[in-house]
Amino acid sequence: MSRASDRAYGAIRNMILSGELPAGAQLGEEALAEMCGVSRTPVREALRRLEADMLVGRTDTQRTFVADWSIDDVADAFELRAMLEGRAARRAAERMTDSAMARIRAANRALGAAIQQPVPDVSGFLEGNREFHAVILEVAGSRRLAALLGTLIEQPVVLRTARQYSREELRRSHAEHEELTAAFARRDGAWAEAIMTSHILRAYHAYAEAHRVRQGGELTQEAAE
Amino acid sequence: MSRASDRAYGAIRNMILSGELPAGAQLGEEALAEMCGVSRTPVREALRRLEADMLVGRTDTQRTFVADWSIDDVADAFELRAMLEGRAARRAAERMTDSAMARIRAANRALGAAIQQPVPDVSGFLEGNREFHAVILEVAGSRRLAALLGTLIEQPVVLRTARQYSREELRRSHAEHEELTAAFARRDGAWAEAIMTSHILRAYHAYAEAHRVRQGGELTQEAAE
DNA sequence: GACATGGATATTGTATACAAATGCCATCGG
DNA sequence: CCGATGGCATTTGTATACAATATCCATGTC
Repeated sequence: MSRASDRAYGAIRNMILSGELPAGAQLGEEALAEMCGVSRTPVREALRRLEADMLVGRTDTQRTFVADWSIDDVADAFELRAMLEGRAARRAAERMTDSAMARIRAANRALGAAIQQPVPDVSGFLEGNREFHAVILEVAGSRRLAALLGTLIEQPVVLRTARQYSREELRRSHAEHEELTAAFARRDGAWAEAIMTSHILRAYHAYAEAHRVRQGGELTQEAAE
Repeated sequence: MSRASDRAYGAIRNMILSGELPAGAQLGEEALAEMCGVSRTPVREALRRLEADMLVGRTDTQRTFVADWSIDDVADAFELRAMLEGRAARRAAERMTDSAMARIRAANRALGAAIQQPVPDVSGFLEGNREFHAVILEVAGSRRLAALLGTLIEQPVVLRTARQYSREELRRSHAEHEELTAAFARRDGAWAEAIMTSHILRAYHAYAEAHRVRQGGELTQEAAE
């Protein structure tokens, strides 16, 4: 993260994810350059990367703005993620190694400990969850699958989902990971795929439900906490 | 394609796809800039896009080179494409409109005419094939699915596959499109998905077979004709 | 008053100069 | 002869100036 373009990428990304830059906001290169303390050149590069991530969009005349996510876009992203992570789980089960099993078990143990604190340790949960899914993706051994999923896993909506989880939902997540672990231990690809697909889709519906109740319509970029 | 960065992107891409720039070749920004008749700035932008397409790679120290595709990479790309195009076909079947049906039928009619020439009109085939798949992707109505597939459809390997098709294989492709059309006409998503997945995987095996026989091992970047 | 037109203003695109880093090679010491 | 080291050449990263283009607002015309 020492190159200026990386700093710009991270800074702009955080401003989008935190809602500091609201959906639809115009992203002037010069303004961003000043905010990040770099020149326009690395900012342009950062914007191109964010465009590939679909976090920013472009008008027909090359003006950049923060992408806004309709309900349908969110559903779309989750459905694709369910399919791709399902595939990753299948491949991972077929190629599972003992050392990866150990890492998966450790990640879910950490995740389980985090949610059993008196006050659930959400960032501990997120870290364990991240590691769990990362190991699966690594074992799946498909560079392309990893690349495609990369653009789907840390979207604004996905990041906020876990923070809205109730303790019960966190436990449910942990239990599903346990079941996935069992499928991996048995090298059962079909089972692993089915659980993973269901795991992601359940997260989607938990998110959708929470937002339907809260604001029943357009999604906004309110803060996560 | 009038902006310099677009010209650079297209030019470099063509050089890679044609094999003029062989796999593993170093891509110096200055050299490319001279070839394309532009400055380094648009070249850098083009290289970043090609990197996202996975047509070029990067060393740990930011040096760019033409990506080389192992047998496994090719299999990986085809498998993902089979899954994603299958999903697109399912969604398209569920959302099919009459006007899209007409376009799909027209595209396959054109494709059929092209392969029945005394000498098969390969570029006519490719154009009909492209339109056929493009309409399906459009009807599927998932921006993300379209974006993900965009990075998979015009890889070097995929482009060359059709040129190696025998007339029999071209007919087979046409027939599979006919069957897909029937599935769309009946709005049968599961059927459409199954045919499409099979359609892509058959193309993969046709390609793999041809190359196993020819050189049985590493893939090279020989010319397409 | 609505709409077209023109030019001022803002924004993006490209080229270039310079800074930082990487890689290469020759030289030196063992 | 092998390996380490230092410096030169090459390559990439960043800043900035300028060019091209789009946006916006004011003005004028119907």
